[in-house]
Parts: sequence; C-alpha cells; structure tokens
Amino acid sequence: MENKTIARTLRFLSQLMELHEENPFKIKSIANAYFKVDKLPFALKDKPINEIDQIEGIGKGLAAKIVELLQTGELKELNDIIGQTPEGVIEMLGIKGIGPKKILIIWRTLGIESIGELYYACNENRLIEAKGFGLKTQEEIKNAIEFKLAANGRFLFAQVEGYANTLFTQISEWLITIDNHSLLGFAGQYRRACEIIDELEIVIGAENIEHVQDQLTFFKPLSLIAGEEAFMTTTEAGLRVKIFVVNKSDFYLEWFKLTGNPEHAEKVLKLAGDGPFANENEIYTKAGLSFIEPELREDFDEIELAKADKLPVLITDKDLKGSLHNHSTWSDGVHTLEQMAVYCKDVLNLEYLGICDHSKTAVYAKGLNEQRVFGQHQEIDELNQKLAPFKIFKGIESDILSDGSLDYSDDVLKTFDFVVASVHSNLRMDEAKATARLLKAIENPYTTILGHPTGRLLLSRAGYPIDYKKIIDACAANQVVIEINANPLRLDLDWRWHRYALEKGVLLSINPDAHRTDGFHDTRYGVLVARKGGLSADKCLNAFSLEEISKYFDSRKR
DNA sequence: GCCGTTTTCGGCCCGACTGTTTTCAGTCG
Repeated sequence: MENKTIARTLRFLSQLMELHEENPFKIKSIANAYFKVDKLPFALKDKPINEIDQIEGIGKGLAAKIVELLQTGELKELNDIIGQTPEGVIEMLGIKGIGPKKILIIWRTLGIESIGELYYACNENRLIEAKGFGLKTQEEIKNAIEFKLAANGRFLFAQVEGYANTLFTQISEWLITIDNHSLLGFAGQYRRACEIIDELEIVIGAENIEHVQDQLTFFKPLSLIAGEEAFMTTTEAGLRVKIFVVNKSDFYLEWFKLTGNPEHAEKVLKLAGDGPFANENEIYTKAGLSFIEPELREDFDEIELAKADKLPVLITDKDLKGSLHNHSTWSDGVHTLEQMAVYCKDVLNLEYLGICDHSKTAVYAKGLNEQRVFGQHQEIDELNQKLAPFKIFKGIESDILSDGSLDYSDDVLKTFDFVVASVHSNLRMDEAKATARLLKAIENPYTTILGHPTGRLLLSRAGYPIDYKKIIDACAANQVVIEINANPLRLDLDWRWHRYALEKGVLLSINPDAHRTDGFHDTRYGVLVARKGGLSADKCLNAFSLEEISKYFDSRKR
C-alpha cells in the first residue's frame, strides 16, 4: 500500500471519528498523522515494521494501524465506524464548505442522511432552523451540492489517463488475435486532451468488421453492450467507455469525426468533401487547411488560422528548459531544495529550477518569515556553486492578502529573482472584489508571475469569479506573466483564455507547483492544456533558455 | 493518540475569515 492510500485512510478515519464525537485530541493526532504520512520522503511499505513508531507524530497506536493496513489492506476500526455511519452522511464529507461539525448537526439534529435529502432541505429552507446555520450557509451548501452533482461521472484527464492507456494496450493486444491488420485510436475528449473527461472513446478500423463486432462482447476486460452506434459500458468508477467499430477503409474519416469536436469536424468536412481519406492530413489538405492538431479542434478560431496558414507551432514537453514555482522542505514540500534541484538537473535535464516556497502568512504550510528567506537564499547560493552551470532561482510564492498587497515589505521582495503572487485565503469574494484584489497584486512592481489566477479545483471547487479581460489587460500593461498551473486539478489559467492573453502580448508559464520530485511530471498536463490554448514555445517563460530567462528576470528587477 | 518527561500523566492548541452570534464556532489553505 502506498503512503498516499495510508494517509487518505487515516484522514478518513479521523473524519468519521469526528462524526461520532470521539476524543478531539485523539482525532487530532490521527489527522496529524495523515499530514505526516503524506509528506514522508520514503515509502512506509519499505520501512522495517519496528521503526514505524519512531517517525515523528506516529506512536505505538498509529504504527499498529499502519502495519495492519500494510499487511491486510484494511483497518478493522475503520470498517466498524463505517458500519455505524449512513452512506449518505459519509458522502457529505465530499461537499466543499461543510466539515464534520456541520455534517454532524445535519445528521443528528435535522435527521438528514443523504445528499439528496440535504439538497431538498435547502430548497425547503429547513437548514436555517439548526444552530449555527443561516441563509448564507444554506445557499453555500446548495451551491456546493449542485457543483458536486455536476461532477458525477466526470473525471480529470489525469484520473483517466492510466486506465485509458492500459485499456488501449489490452484492446490492441486482443485485436492482434482477432483482426491482425486493424487500426486503432483514441477519439473524443481524450484525444483532444480535454481537462475534464466524461466519456472515453476508442475507434477500431476493422478489416473484418462483423468478426470484430461479434467478438467484442467477449472482450474480457470490459463487459460491453452493443448499442446502435457503439459498444458501451460504464466502469466501476463511473466512466463511460464507447468503442466504435468501423470499416478499415472509413477509419480516418470516422476517427476524425469522432475526435471532434462535432462543430469543428462538420466545418472541416464541408470544405473537404466526401472521403475516403488515406489519413487525417489528407482531410485538411483537401479542405485547403494546414493540419490542425487534435488539441486545437474546439471550434475556436483554429479553422480561420489554418486557412491563413497562421496556426501556432504548439509547445511540447521538450521545449521546456526549466521549472518555475516549486516547493521544498523549507515550507510544505516533501523533498529538500537540493533533491529538487538535482532531480531537475539529472533526471529531467533542465537548465534551471525556480523555488517558490510559501510566504509567511501561510503558517499552515510553514511559510517563510524574513529570516528564513535569508537562510534559504544562503543555501541557494551554496547549491548554485555546487551544481553550476545548473541554476536555482530565488523565488517565493507570496500570498496575495485580502487587500491585494503582497506578504513582505519591498526590502524583502527585492531580494528575490522573481515573485509568484497567488491567492490562498479568503476565496469567497465576489467578482468585483476578487478582481480588484488581483489587479493590485499585478500592479505591484515586484510581481513577476500571477499564480493560479482563479483558485479553482476542477470538479471540486469553482474558484472565485474574476473579470478575465481586466486581469489579462493589467498583466499586459505591467509585464506580468500568467501561470498555467499544471496540477491536473487546477489547470488555471483556463486554456480558453490563453489566446486572449497571447494576443495581448502576455507570456505564459507552465508551472508544476511541485511539492515533491514526482510533482514535476505534472508539467505534462500543463503542456496539454497550453497546446489547447495555442501556446508556442517562444511565448512560454519556462521555455526560455537559462541565459534568456536570466536576462528576463534582470530586466524586470526594480 | 502523541509527546516529553518533574518516568506516569497532563498538555496538546496555525490564523484569518465568515456567518451566526451577542462572544464564538466552523472551515479553509
């Protein structure tokens, strides 16, 4: 069992114990163990059992729980408490904005045991009767439920990716035994690298279409049901899977149509005429267009750009020369500054790392006060000597406070090579307030990059509303780079606004926000959405070479 | 349930903000 699973199990246990009003200090130590386990730089399963209780925050009791999990994959105490809690009440833990205390009242005082009932109660204005609940809380809960329901059956690209690749391999190996010369490809949202996936679509171009169709219902990994247009199923997790079987001769046309999006495909085919087509390239050629990458096929402005041969050369993973906005053990990261740097240098072959630990207001994340900023800078200077020509840039993720100011005085801010300014608190502002707050941060002369502009968490939290045009225009006017936070939950700035930012001359930066060496690989998701947004390497800050970005940071210094 | 011992049990305790209160509890990052 991985640390992450152990950590989640402990958090779950602590939440359930809160719902059953157990000793708050006991709960706290279990919740604390969740944080600790989540941040361990080694795998618990590789640790000798008798050393587990030596870990800080984990004593005899928790070590026993962890060992039980490692050895049996289960925890009796957890199973028991799950048995004493209605399923719907447990589900409520997934609603943003209410915690165990409020859920306890909803459950015990109001007698509500499911999310459906809770939603109904909001509509009936019944929540305000309970102590600690008012109109605003009721409205918040109602909105949060609606957001959660809308996320049902929808998944992050990154959640689907592993399953999709495994399935693809299974189908492709199976096809060799059934129809050895067939063609195969992903289509739909997945091929277009959409940030949210609610349907995984796969197309088979079969030589012997009847045979493949006959056999497909016996394909073991899925229990497929033959529908009118495709073979369908829903995975245990709730993801719909559709497999289309077409004649090999029609494959490229059908693949193109099913890749979509429908509006894009329809417009291109109107220009290209009827097939057959030998490949997708031919479709675009016959339409008088340059080839349009799947990521761009969203019926935005890509067809006009292709007509004028003005499509951007989309950025790729290989274009990235460095990684900005990452954390270390100085704040809430798992790996040390040196480990993070060496990983970038030796494993990722990057030229530079920007380290941006949390600023002092983020106490929960061990944010750096002025003295520790100075200490970190000393360590960076030493490491830069040791690792040269690789370079660590002195950055900070400075909290944007509620009034829009940054978290340090100008004297401190000027000691950084660059500053990522982001919002972490007071996330419930309306559009006018949130926009004004960001504008003030953008206008701060020390702000280099605006971090995750809306604070959204895909499928989980909407993020505060902002006036995108005002924000982007201000970034253009103040030479502030906008982050594409590459965490698959964020992907913020949204790709639908990349084009506007690029038109205004704003640079974008694909930042993994890594809290451990593994986290650097999230960059991949940032690149995918940046491609959807139409980003080319020359407009991406961390595609600059070390020399170019050094000059850039120097030019921005006050 | 963990920690740190005055070695056997008492203390443990982010801060800001919001909404619901009438002085505070719950939630968040």
